[in-house]
This record gives sequence, structure tokens and C-alpha cells, in this order.
Amino acid sequence: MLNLKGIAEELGLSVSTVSRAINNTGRISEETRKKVLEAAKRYNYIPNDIARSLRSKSGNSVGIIASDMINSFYANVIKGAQSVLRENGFTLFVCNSDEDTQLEQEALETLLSKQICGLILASVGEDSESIRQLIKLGTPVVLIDNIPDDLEGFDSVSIDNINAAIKLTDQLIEHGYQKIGMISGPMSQSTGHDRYLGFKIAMGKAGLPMREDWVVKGDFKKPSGRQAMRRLLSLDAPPEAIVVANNYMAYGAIGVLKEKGLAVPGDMAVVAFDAIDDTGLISPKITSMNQDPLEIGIQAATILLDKINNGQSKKIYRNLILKPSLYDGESW
Amino acid sequence: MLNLKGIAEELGLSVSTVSRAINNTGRISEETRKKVLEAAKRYNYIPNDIARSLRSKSGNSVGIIASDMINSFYANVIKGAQSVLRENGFTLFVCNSDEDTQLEQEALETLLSKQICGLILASVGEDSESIRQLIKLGTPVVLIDNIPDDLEGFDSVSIDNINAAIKLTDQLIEHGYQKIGMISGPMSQSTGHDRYLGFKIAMGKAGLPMREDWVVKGDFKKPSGRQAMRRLLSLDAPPEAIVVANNYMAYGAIGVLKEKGLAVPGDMAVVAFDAIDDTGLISPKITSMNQDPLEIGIQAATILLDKINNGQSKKIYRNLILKPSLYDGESW
DNA sequence: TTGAAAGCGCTAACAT
DNA sequence: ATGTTAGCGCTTTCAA
Repeated sequence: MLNLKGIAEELGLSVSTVSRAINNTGRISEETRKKVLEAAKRYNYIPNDIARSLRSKSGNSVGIIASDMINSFYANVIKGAQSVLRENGFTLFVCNSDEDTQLEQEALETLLSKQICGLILASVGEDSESIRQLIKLGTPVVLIDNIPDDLEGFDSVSIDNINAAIKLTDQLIEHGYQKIGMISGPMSQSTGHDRYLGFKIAMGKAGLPMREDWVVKGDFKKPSGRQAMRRLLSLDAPPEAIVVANNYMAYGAIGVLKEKGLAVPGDMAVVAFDAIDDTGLISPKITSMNQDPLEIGIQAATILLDKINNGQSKKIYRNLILKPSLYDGESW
Repeated sequence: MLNLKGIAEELGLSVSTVSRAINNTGRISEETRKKVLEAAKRYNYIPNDIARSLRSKSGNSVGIIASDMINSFYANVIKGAQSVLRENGFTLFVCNSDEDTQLEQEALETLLSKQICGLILASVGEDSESIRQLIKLGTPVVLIDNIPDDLEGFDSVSIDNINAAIKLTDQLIEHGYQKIGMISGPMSQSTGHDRYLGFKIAMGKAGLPMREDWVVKGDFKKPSGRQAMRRLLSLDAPPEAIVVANNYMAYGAIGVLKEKGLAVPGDMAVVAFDAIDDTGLISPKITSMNQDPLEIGIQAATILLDKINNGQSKKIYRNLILKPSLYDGESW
């Protein structure tokens, strides 16, 4: 495996000439260009991207930090972003934060040390310190999923979670449910906070009672959904329907119901966020308000690329609000 | 954002002294070490990993190429690998090949240009050219999932697919099924080929007839599973049970059955490979022979790290055969 | 059209 | 204990 210098020596040319031939830059005779390209192929030359970006001070990689790529929601976000990025010659570093602030911070530093030129971030919590730091460094960031309240001056791709939660709750209300509870996410995240807020608004609008013990806080992971459902079922008067703030908690909650032989929605109706079913075999089909994760990834990557390529657009912040779609399942 | 030189100037020291302080290498006075570390923190210094690995000729990233990380099987493999790698200071480049040879090749070149020092590869097809090339370059490779027959001299983590398929088929046979078909994968991949072989062996052993039209070849993706099932159902005498070579094709196949109002396993029994259900809500629960994807990722990464760190072990090839486990579901 | 030379940020001999 | 120097592989002025 040769490098530029190797090829240059082999051909009796200078490194710069070979570089120009390979990058098709600057003036060069057709003859030598041919010769170089042929040699490059013969020797299976692969440019050292590390050296290239060190020298030219312009990397071609971006990072993404999400809580868990096992979650098909994030997996799809990543896939969407990756497709756009690859088409544009960028590579994507994927990091998991596992809903952990510490890991998120570590991932951030790793990515920065890798000289990423952009970041897609589904942040945990509201701590904006690390993010502010990024912005100062001039690294473009696009936030997705969780958009901390106190963060103005960022780009983001998200949905109107408040309204989405209102509509989702309305589904239950329209079907005659009155005793409605919620398994919410952490209030420190906009997805948790706003969806809870929407739920509250919808309930108030309909004149329905909000009962403290009908709202159980989870951490967006499956076990917390199970735990929350057990808590609800242990109440003297459990709700007859619940709104769940994300897919995994809903899987946990419904799992508990099924195990106890309770019917969904007969004994308890369940609606959720982002419970898209890739397999098509989940039963009952969960009525859910869905963000389009692929689209989120695509849009986030597109904004990022624009900021990277367009120096001017760096100071223009875009807050893209996508429309979630309601999947009308059988769980209510 | 300062670099080493910046900090050196700021402190009136030489670059090398600062470097030594930060890397805690070589002799240095406690006093200056303190001073440097403090300054590094003050200026939010983050080492440029690109420059570092260019200089020291030793990268700290490895790549993984899998067909589709939306598939929770691969997602888990990636997660397992990532956990081991991160603990050891390595980062992971994730590439999708989408079961496409062309994309796999592209991903390979991208990764090589990124100077990865190791690769975990779930290859598509039997074309070993690109892989042989890698080996010559001295880049350690661990193959997973699909182990091309003609590739000796590689490390790999896999299962005994032939035996696994025999056992899976035996499940059906033991439950009295005689008219058994298969939705197989591409024969060019060991997972496709060996699972088909195992099926054939089990059938022969039991003295059951192998009918040509009861074996439909798919491409491991969901639509091909749907198509295959439609084909089977269109036969004059469809099989009464089928073995499906992977999870996604099984989802497609069962989906078709459910849509037609056919019962599983009443009208057709279905068993499959790797149909692990993260949600716990898939119905019917699919009887399946499961590799432990997390473990595969962990083992693959461990082998890779050993090869990277241990020059001597480079020429010792390990072919780890993990035990798959049978999940006893309700689909037969 | 081509070559020589500088230098990206860092590490590691070698020198002091 | 610290500084000086060379150079990783590449791009990019500047000269020729």
C-alpha cells in the first residue's frame, strides 16, 4: 500500500503533481494525469483522509449523539442522516448516550477530538453548558427530539410536542374516556415536559380531572414503563386510559397489562408517542403520534451540511417544526 | 480554542513539554505538570485526535459494516461492539451496506481512507476479493454473520448455522409437521446456504420429502418474505409449516398470513432465525433460533482489540462458534 | 505544466 | 526536566 510519495517516486514525479492529478485540481497535462490515475489504481491507492483533513483544516465527518440506537426511532434518524451525508461525502460518527448526561459529555469530547465539523444532537436533560461551548467553538449543531427551553440560537428539527400531545389525548377523550392518566418522561427534557403539558391542556380543555396519582414519571426506558403501569394498577381507582410519552415505556406498560390478562383497550386504553411498528406484528396495534424519524435525520443532516458549506448561513438559525402523523391503531 | 502550541506560548513552555504533561508521559516536574493541566482545562483544550494518530501512525478507530442497522439484530451487534471499544478508547465507524455489494465496497474504501485499524464485517455475498485485499493491507478483520466458505485465514464470530437449522426444523418435525417448506436466504451467503443445508439434512434425516416448490428464496428483507409467502399460498398444495432464514422475512411472511386471516400456527406454522422481540408485544410469539447479537458484537470487538494490540496474535486466527438459543414461542 | 517547500497539530527521538 | 528538531501524509502557495 503506497502513499502519495510512493507513487510519486514510482513515477518519477513530484508529490504535488501526483496530488493534483488525483484530486483533479490545478493545471496538469492530460498525459501525466492518465499516468498517475492508472498507477493509483494499480497500487490500490487510497488517500489518507486523516492527513488530508489535517492539512486542509476541513474535516468531512459529523457526529450524532442519541440515547440509544437500539431504539428503532433513533436508528431511523441515524439512517436518514447517514444517507444524506454519504451522498455528500461525509461520514457519520454514531455515539450512544444511553440517556446519561455523563456519557453524553464523553461522547461530545470524543467527537470534538475527532474534529467533527458538525453535530446532530438528541441531548439528555436541560444542561446547556456543553452545547453552549460547542457553539462558541463554531461547530454547527442541530438539535433533535429534545430541545431545551433555554437554548435560543440553535438549529433544530422537532415537532410541536404540546399540540401533538393534545391531539393524542383528544383521541382518548373523543372515544369517551374520562379517567385518563399518563406515563410521562423526565420533565427536564422538552419531549417529556411538553408532552405532559399538552396532556394537561387537553384534559383542562375537556373539563376532565387531572389526578396526581394518575400521572407517573418514567425515564423513557422500557422497565420504567413496566414499573409505572404496575403503580397505576395498584391504585384503588386506576385510570381507564393512558397516554404514554414514548414507545419503549408503552411497550413495557402494555406488556404488564397483557401479562396480567388485562385487555387493551378493554381494560385500559393506551396511546403513545413514536410507537411505529417495523415488524407489523405488534398486537394490539398501538395508536400513536409519530414523528417521521427518517425525515428528521434527513432534515437535520441537510441543515447541517448547509451550515458547513455556507459560511454565511452559520448565523441564521432554523427551527424546523415537522408534522407528526397520527396512526390510528386498535389500542384505544 | 487553543492547540498545544497555543498553550505552550501562553505558558512560555515548549510544545513538547506541554504534550508530555497532557499525555502524562516522560519525565516532567510536578509543578509544570499542574500548571499545564490547569491551563488546558481553562482553555477547554481538546487534543486533536486526527493529528495525533497521523503522527503516531496508530489510529484508534475501527469500522463495522453491516447490512442494515435498522435491523435490531445488527443494532445490537453494533451496540455490543461499541461498548467494548469505547472502554478501550476506540471509536466505531458504522456503515450500512444495505445488502448491496457495491455499497459494501464503497463503505470499505471510506473506512480505509479513515485509517481504521480494524474491521468488523458482516459481508454481503461470497466475493472475497475486497476482503483478501484488506488482509494484505494488514488490517485485522473479524467476520460475523456471513462467513464465506472460501475464506480461510480470517477471524470470525458466528454460530453453526447448519446444526442450528437442523434443530429449528426438528422443532417442527417433533410437533408432527410433515409438509414443511422454507423461505431461505441467498445461497451466496453462508447464513443463507448453511441454513438451507441444515433444513435439508433435517428433512432427510426424518425421511420427509423435500419439495422444490416449497422452498422459496428471499433476500433477507421483509418484502421478499411477503412475496415468498404469497407464492407458497398460491400453490395447489402449500406446506403446513415453514422455516424462515431470518427475522425480517418472517415478519413479512407472517404479516401476509395475518392479512389473509390465516392462523399461525393453525393454518401454517412458522419458525425463524433471529426473531428476537425487543418490544415483547409481537404476536404470535415467534419460535426462533437466536444468535445473541450483543455477545457477537462484544466477542468480535474483543478479538479485534487483541489483534490490534498484540502484534503476535495477528497471525493466529480464531473462529469463535457461539451457541444460539432456541426461543420456544407459539408460532408452531 | 511541474517541482520545491512550508506547514496542518501532534509525538518522539535527540540534545541540552 | 525541558527544549529543539524532524516528520506523519497530505495540500497549497510560490517559483521555475
